[in-house]
Amino acid sequence: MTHIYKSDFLNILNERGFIYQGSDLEALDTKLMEGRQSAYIGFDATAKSLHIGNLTGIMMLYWFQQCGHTPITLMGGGTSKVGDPSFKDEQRVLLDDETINNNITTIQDTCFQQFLNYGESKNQAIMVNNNDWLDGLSYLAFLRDYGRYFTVNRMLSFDSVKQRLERESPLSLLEFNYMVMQGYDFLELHRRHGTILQMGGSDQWGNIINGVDLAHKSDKAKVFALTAPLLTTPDGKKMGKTVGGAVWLNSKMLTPYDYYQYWRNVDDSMVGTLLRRFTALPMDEIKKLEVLQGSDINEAKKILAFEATKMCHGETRAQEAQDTAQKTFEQGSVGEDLPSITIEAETLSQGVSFISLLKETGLVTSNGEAKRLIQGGGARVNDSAISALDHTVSNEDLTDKNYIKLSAGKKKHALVKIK
RNA sequence: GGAGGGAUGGUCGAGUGGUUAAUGGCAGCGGACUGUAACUCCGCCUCCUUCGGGAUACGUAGGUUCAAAUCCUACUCCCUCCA
Repeated sequence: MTHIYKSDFLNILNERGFIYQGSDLEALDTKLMEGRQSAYIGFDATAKSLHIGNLTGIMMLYWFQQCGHTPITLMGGGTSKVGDPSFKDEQRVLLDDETINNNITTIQDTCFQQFLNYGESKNQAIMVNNNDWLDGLSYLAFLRDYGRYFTVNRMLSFDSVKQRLERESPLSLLEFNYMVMQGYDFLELHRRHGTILQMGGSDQWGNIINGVDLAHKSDKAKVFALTAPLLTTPDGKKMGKTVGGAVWLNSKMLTPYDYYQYWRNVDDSMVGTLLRRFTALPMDEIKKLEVLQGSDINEAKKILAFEATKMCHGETRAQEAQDTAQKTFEQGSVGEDLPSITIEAETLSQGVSFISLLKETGLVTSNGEAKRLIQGGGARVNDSAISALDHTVSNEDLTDKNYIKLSAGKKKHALVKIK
């Protein structure tokens, strides 16, 4: 490990590429050496699951806990009622309390638990919901006590706001208050848990700094900000999009196999960065992997996919995903982990329309799409291309293992099994 | 409150009475190439269909017309300027 810092935490973050910007890193470094500290990151509560866009933050908390400190996951139950205006063109749809609370529970169970220990350790992770303190705030008292510490001049100078103004995209007062709320969160956590650090993506810098300033002005407290570089693909796109949309961490929304495949298919140039960021592999191993060139990079990608899936879904599921991928893509056989449907033997013996099977397996979503797929030459039964729109699948297509393999393109496969 | 401008398919953005299911870019999907990568090239890109067609679609609701995304009226939302 390179030792630029005194604390393990900052050293790990540094060599793994998590440090973009920090407020007074030296003082933070010193503080971390004084004993157990707590740090937090805020998460959105507007969906049922987090996605890999949130993974950077989760990993930062992961390492924080690994270094013996206390990570706090703050769910934006209150701020979800407002909506983060940062870099958004349009106002978000507002959600009701019930939906938000549901989301929070689901997210904790299916996303955070994998990475953080909320159990009985000394530095167990803490889950908080900022609705607990934001909801009861009195407008007048809040303005008087904390509003005085925020100048509009300064708030207008933040990039997130500036962009919105320059584009002449309306920014409501409600949204404008987001950064005030987020700043107040930090103060509140400092008071409740002695939290000294807020982390986040580099786009959160302004919001975080507001909290740092507020804690200082209001409580004379010294707290810190630390942001990580945002991940983008080489052509500048945001990471995390896949066939069906976002790459969710919840296995009910995206199977471990698909999760594995996402990592398996990342751009070559990202492999090193992703290994550092999203696996817990030792650095010397990563350094060996990231120098691989050409098709050897595939080996690194497999390890990346396996390790990343292991972090999120556990070793067993990761192994299953890897086996399936290997069988499907390398051995030309079939892995059990592929999505599958079952149909009655009798139905199959009478013959089933290929198009309707494609729809049932979820490989396509409409008849039209199925037809286009067939006409484009991308539809296959047991790996042989089908060109007839009215093709029928029957018993004769059953392989010796009693299933039929359907494919849409080279990467999407599904199995039809007999009930 | 007044004056003007705008709302088009996932997105950006053309189109101002008639082969317009709507040019083009981006995103997405399929194919070729490859390494389950990138680049490049080609095709596709509303839904249903007994493959003859049919049904929806250009903010919402009406109207004019043989015919409207395109004209008229009302409404909704947004932007700019004035008060």
